[in-house]
Order: sequence, then C-alpha cells, then structure tokens
Amino acid sequence: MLQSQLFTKTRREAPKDEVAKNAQLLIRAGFVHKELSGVYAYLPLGLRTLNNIIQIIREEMNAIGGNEIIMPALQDKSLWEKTDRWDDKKVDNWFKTEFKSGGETGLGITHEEPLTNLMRDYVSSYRDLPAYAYQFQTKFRNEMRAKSGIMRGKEFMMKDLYSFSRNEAEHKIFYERARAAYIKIFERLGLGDCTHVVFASGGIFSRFSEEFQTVSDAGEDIIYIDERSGQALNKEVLTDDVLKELGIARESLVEKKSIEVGNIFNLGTKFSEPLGLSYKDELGESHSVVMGSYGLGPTRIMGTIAEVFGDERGLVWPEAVAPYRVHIINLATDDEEVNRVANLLYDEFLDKHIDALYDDRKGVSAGEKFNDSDLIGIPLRVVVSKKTVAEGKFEVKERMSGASSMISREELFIRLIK
RNA sequence: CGGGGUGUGGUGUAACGGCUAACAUUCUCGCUUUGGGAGCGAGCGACUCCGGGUUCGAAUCCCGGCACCCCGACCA
Repeated sequence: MLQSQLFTKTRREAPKDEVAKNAQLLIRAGFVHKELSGVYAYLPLGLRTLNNIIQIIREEMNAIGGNEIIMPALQDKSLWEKTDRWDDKKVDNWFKTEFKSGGETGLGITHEEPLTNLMRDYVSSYRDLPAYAYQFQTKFRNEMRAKSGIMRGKEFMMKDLYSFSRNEAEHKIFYERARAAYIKIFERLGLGDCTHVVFASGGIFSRFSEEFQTVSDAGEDIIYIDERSGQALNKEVLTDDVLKELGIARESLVEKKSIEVGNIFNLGTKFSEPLGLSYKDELGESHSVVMGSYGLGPTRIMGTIAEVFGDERGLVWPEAVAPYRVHIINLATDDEEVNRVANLLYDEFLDKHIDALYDDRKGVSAGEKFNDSDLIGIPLRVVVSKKTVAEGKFEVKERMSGASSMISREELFIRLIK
C-alpha cells in the first residue's frame, strides 16, 4: 500500500474524550474512528489488523473441525422466549425494535438460541453428531456503560463457536480440543506469555467456566495465579472450598489485573432441551444434544494487544497481526536514485507477497515520517535515503526491540522470507 | 441504573458577566528546507452542543434536554 493513497492520517493528540490507551493510540494512528460511545468504525489499517486476528482464529477453528457460518443479527423472539432470555427483566442489554410488518425483534447478543434451533434441521441421528459451527459476527449489547475504548463496546466483533455432542464424554473431548486451540491462538497472536486459562463462574450455565485472561493493568478483572501449578482463578470464584477443590494454597496466589479475551462454557442440555434439539441413538432412543460454547472477541483482542505492547511512541504490533510486515520509509522522494531504489524494493515486496506500507509521501519531513512510523507500529522499518543508497544497503529497525542495523538487500529478503 | 464531571474552529487548549471569541496544531498557497512531528510569510476554518431564562449585555450565571468521560452496579 502506498501511504500517499491511504486516506487516513495520524494525529498528534488524541481526542480528549478518550482515556483508554488502546483508543488513544488506535485513533491517533488512524486505525479506528469513534462513531458513538462504545461504537467504533474500523479504518484501513485497523481492518487489516482485525482481519489478521480473525484469520488466525479461523485457521485454528477449522483445524478442530469448525464449520464457518454467519447467523443473522435480527433475532426470532419466540426462540428466546423458550429459554427465558427475552424478558428485559432476565436479560437487560437487548437492543429491541419492531418490524413495520408487525412483531418484535432484537439484535443478537449471542447466538445459542438461533443456532440450536437451526441445527434441528440437520441433526436427527447419532450419525449426525458431533457437529461444530462457528462464526465471526457483530454482537450488539445495550451496555449501561461502554468503556475502555474498543474493549467494551455496544457493538463488537465476536467469534462464537458452538459444539453439539452426543453425550458428556464426547463433549469433554471436544472441549479439551477447543481449549488447546485457544491456547494456540493466543500464542500465535503474540499474547501467549501473558494470557492465562482461568477458572471462573459458569454464570447461568454451569458451576465453572474457563476464561482466557490477558494480564494487563487496563483489565477490569482480578485474577489469582498460582505460580507453582500455573493454575489461575477469577476473583469471583475465590473461596476456600474452590481452592481446596483445585488443590491450591492461598499463600501461593499472585493477584493480577487482567482482560477477559475469551471464554469457554459447558452448556449441557440447557439450550437443546427447551429448543428441542435431540437425536436418536443406535437403539432408537431419543437424547438431548450436549452443547458447549466458545467465545473470543477479535476487536477486544485488538485493543488488548494495543494495551499490552503499545509504548510512549505508539502502537507496537506483533508480527502475526500487524497490518503490514514492513514499513518502507523513503526519506528523499525528490532524489531520482533514492526513488528508484525504494520503488524497486516496494515492487519486489509486492511481487513476493510481502505486505508492505510504503511511505512515498512527498514534502513530508523525515521526523514526521519516523514519528508516524513509530505510531503505526509496523514490526520492521526499512529506511531508504541518500545515505543508505550511497552505502548500497538498507537501514532496518525493529519496532518492538528498537534494534537497528544496516543490511544488504539479500540479508533483508532472507530475513523476510521464512 | 446510582454518583461525579465535561461540552469553545477538524484536533488540543485559552478567554473577569463587557472590544471583532485568543493560541497551538491540522488544512490551503508561496518561499526555504529534507535523518526524529523543520523555518518564514500569507490565508481558510466557530451561530462557543441544543432549547429556554436572568441581564443594558451571556462562551461565562440559572433551568431543561442531548452527547461524551470517570467511579460504582451490571457484563449470560
């Protein structure tokens, strides 16, 4: 992408109504735009980053047998009445509206009900199970208070996977696979070291669920990590009984603030029973399908990465999610030879499918280009200037480590082609 | 939903109840400049969130609304 063609631009200052680091940096760098409280638009750089996160998740979901679908945002109220989740007294964050043709609907806050109902069309025999379906979809939650930039919005992207199994034993096998997939996802996202699997309340579903919590001062949750066993639990379930059950001594717990970036639930037959999702076994006997749900918030993850890695100069993206892998900085756009070298490098990157943002802007000072580059946070910067051209090399600098060196074209390509 | 706070050019700030609402930045034009948001000059850009009220006079005081932020509650 030629930076001269990128319609967004950077800002020196963040709007004063943004306090959260993630929103300040993402807005200053032109990744997102605030539309309303808790409602953000994703701009070119932000969308590329979000799509990279989504793609990693997609690959891991596919790897465990997930079938990708998209459910509607508009909901069939009758399904939610069957599970008693339509009444505002029971679930208070619906965005509800009416059809002009008559009747009431709401924007999906999650999708257990419609998907369970949908699966009735395809599940009738034990031969049809297990089945796994997931989607990336915008969820709508009428939160009393949006906060923390893109991390807690009224409209946000969620990956929700639902598993449909014959029995608890079969469910358990998949649950463990999904858990392992999540761990792998956070490792790939660059958050592996600071993300913990945490015991938490099962809410209305079951006694416990497991949350994926990324340690960060920007977090809203408090978790306790047992450094000996690696186990962790949410403050909301911290009792002596639970500690005993998990075999953890209270003294060995370390308290941390953290961001909930994902969770996995055992749903049992909580939804399949009221909605009538059942199958016939080998003996012709009918059973309710055993379900699980597995959520991840790509937009929240993006905010979390901004919080965890962002520094005083701007955003810092891990390689796997960065909007571009390389940021070429042309420091002499009016110099024929420098332009030739920089343009050629960009063309070679295009040719080799190495995603690059090329700062080809004319009349922009070196300092401004460096500052913009730091703010945008692309992992590797390649500077092309009169100095580097004279030496026949390129100056590369890693955003995360700050390490800088002069290397040849060959060395540069070796480094980028793995 | 309880409590607190803030609304002034695109952005960040200033302005005693009193001159044509000021400054920085952004943007436009010209010249200069080109390794860390460079310099000089000239411009564009605001019914001071909306609606009432008090006053000779309101960005400023009062009332209502709306929006946004923070703390708490909530977060399937």
